[in-house]
Amino acid sequence: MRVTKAKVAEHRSAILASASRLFRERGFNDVGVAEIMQASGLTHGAFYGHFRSKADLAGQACRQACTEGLARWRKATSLSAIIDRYLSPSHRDDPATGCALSALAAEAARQAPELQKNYAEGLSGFIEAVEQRLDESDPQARRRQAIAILASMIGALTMARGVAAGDPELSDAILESVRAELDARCGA
Amino acid sequence: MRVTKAKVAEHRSAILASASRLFRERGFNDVGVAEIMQASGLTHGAFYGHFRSKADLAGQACRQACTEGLARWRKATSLSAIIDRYLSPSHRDDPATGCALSALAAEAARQAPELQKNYAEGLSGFIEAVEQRLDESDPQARRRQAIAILASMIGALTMARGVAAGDPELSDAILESVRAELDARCGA
DNA sequence: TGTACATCAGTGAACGCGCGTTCACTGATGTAC
DNA sequence: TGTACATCAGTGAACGCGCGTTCACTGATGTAC
Repeated sequence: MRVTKAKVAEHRSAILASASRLFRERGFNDVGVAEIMQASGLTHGAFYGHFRSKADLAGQACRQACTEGLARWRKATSLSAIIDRYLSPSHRDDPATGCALSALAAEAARQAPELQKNYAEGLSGFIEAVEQRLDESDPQARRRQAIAILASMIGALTMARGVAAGDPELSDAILESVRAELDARCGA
Repeated sequence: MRVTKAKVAEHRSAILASASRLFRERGFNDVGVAEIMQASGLTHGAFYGHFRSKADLAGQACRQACTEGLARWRKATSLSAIIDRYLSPSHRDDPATGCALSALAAEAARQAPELQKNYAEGLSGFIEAVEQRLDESDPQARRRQAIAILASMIGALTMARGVAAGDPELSDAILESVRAELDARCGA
């Protein structure tokens, strides 16, 4: 049954939002087209009216998740506020609405070129967002610092999530250690 | 056709080695039992004589990959030698024989409890290996530093691999930046 | 503004395919004499 | 040491299942008059 042009746009957004959430939560491989469509209130057959393929959707979902996350970073009051939230247990325990960079990194390396480009652009954006909050005046050193801070954050979150089920205490210790270490390094 | 007891043990090792390599290279989901068996010189039917299930194999392959990597770390001459190798382009480009912690982190969070326990134990081992090479005398501070260093390494490798195809220059810059930053922090 | 019809978003059955797993069978190994 | 037979590791066909994708159909929307 045909549907309003406005509804079509709504449906497309809903699919992108569901995909962005589900992919971050369980990865590209473990989430099917049918599940994404069901989560969007549609049936699987309608999918190919909105996207060329699952890989096409994955590419766009990656881009959207990065853009969304970046917008939240830009609204934050300080770098240490960003870091504290990033390395919190609640972020660790809720990948679905969290940072796409760490949730999708490993899989991104094996996806279609379009997604890889979007992932790289997303990462560049996050690096710039950190850079803009650093005091360092030398541009090269500032970029180096920004990359190093982001690496610590992503590494800590990745490790903390990896051991969350197998060793919860270690998982908490990882978040706290890196948070302490970064706070000391970045000041404020 | 029946086979020597020694051959049985050889086959089991071959399966574990192939699995450990293939899982690191492409993840648990994208590698099938049949492919692992073929890489081991056997047919898929023989698999269930060696392992209870694919999940069982994954758990043991994870443990083995961690143990192997840890052995190499223990043989290294210094922490900075470990770091330099970890953050080298060749390690980035060859996940199959590289660190299991970063290759499997994201997926480990969604695997069976047995694998998660093995992953957590592996990570603990790596933390201890770093700890033993630090000067810091206070045990709490030493552990915190070791975790922070490992987080930087894993985060950098994860990011570098994620953007390797989409932005090779950025990928190199990530490795170099974090290497420089860690060398400065750890000294020689 | 009201009517008649072409358009097309969504539905749900169906497709081919590859997956993890099972099983009857084969034939070399290991053992009992 | 040599023979006869039970054991069992490996083979390859077969299984049920869920996946991504296609397609004939439906019926509300949007448009031409």
